[in-house]
Amino acid sequence: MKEYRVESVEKALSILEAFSKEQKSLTLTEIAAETGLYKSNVSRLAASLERYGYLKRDPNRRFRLGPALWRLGALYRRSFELGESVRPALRQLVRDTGETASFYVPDQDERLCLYRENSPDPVRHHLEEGARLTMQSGAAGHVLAAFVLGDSAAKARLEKDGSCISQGERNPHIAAVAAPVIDATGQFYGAVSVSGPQDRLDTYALARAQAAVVSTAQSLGQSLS
Amino acid sequence: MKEYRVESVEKALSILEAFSKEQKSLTLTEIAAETGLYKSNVSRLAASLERYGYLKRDPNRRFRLGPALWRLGALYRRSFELGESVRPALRQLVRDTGETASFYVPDQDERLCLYRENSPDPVRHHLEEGARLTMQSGAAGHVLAAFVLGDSAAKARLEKDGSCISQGERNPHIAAVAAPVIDATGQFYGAVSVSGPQDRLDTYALARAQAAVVSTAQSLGQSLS
DNA sequence: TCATTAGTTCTACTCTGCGCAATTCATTTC
DNA sequence: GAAATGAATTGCGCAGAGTAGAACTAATGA
Repeated sequence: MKEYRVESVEKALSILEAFSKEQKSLTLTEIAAETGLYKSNVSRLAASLERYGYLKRDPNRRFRLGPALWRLGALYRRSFELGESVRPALRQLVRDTGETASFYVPDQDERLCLYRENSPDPVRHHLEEGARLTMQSGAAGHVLAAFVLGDSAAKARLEKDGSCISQGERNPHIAAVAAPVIDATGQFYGAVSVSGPQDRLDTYALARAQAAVVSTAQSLGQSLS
Repeated sequence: MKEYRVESVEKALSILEAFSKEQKSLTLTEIAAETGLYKSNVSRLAASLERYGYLKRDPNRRFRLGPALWRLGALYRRSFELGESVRPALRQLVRDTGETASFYVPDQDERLCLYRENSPDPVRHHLEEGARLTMQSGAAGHVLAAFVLGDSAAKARLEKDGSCISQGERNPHIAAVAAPVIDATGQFYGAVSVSGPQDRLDTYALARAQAAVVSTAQSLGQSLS
């Protein structure tokens, strides 16, 4: 089978990818530079994206992402049947542990924070929903790596105690513990994690949190199908 | 100038549009039927969308929207610099009026609920963020129509008292009042609205809410450069 | 005023993307 | 366990969509 793709579509999508937290609006030339496409080409592709509401141009002709993305994004999130139950489950975890609870899903070879309930504590691990992090580090990263990349070290860890932990991996002051959400058929959905400052989440607190995370992840998985 | 567009890109985007609240997952054939494209064509376009995380296929080969949409959607929402202030402003409106407060933006020729804070009251106007409604009706609809479609009746109304109201238009039991958010340069962003059951939001309560909505919308507009 | 940079429009050539048929794969039915 | 039904993938040749690149125009500002 010849590996199939539609070039112009991928070019168009790469235009969207050019936007980021740091670059919320871009000029035509910036997009061209970022994507390596010709300006004329970007212009035409962008016209179509704009037509469908994926891009919009503000008064000074700069490009921004468009509302269609938010609409479909919201739809995506709801298409997770677990959506309804994830948020309350995370809130319960926050209550139980006092730390921040998150739910991550794989996005390409990275991980995406789909839901997040922050700790009430002013000193906390703060991160926004929609943020994308690597799969190479962090407790949730390991869990995803086990399922998506087949990381065997992580797999072994999950086999052993149902969760992965990280202490100061991604960020030297953060500790976390994460467990996979899997339904009855073995289908993998994502990872639940609890994270907080390392000096508060010491070995003992981490163990307590671990139990909570594992049981939350399990019951989420069972609530599916 | 020849009206410019890239056909295959628009076809790809129309695949994404085929998904909806009711149709959160689709088979190849369903997509083909929905969009009017050939199955082979959909298959190739979808391959590229999938590659970039805009679609994914679950184990039984059905298509679903992908995580990239949520990521970019979240980015879009944050690219509104007012994002930070909208949510608290809406919450304050809920406290002041006891009813549900929302923020709508134009999305093509419709309106999109970008932020929503629900009334604490069990009997309330409930709607999800990401929902798309017509611009033809509802208080917020009128406000958007005034700016985007140039609806002159609505314009006159805004001229006169800075807001639009609706009583039982879109839904026979709902009343609402909405006002536009405009920055110092006259740039239009969207509409703030308060809505609730008509028997609670009587003429008097609506007038009170009106004042709150107008002033909230104004201060949001001013918080922008 | 001229220089610079950003964006748009035009055109000719190439190779992508398309329609459609044929094939494979998966289910269901008898 | 064949046969039949339906869904998805693959192959192929042609048309014309999409691209590169240049030329042109508009905006900025020294």
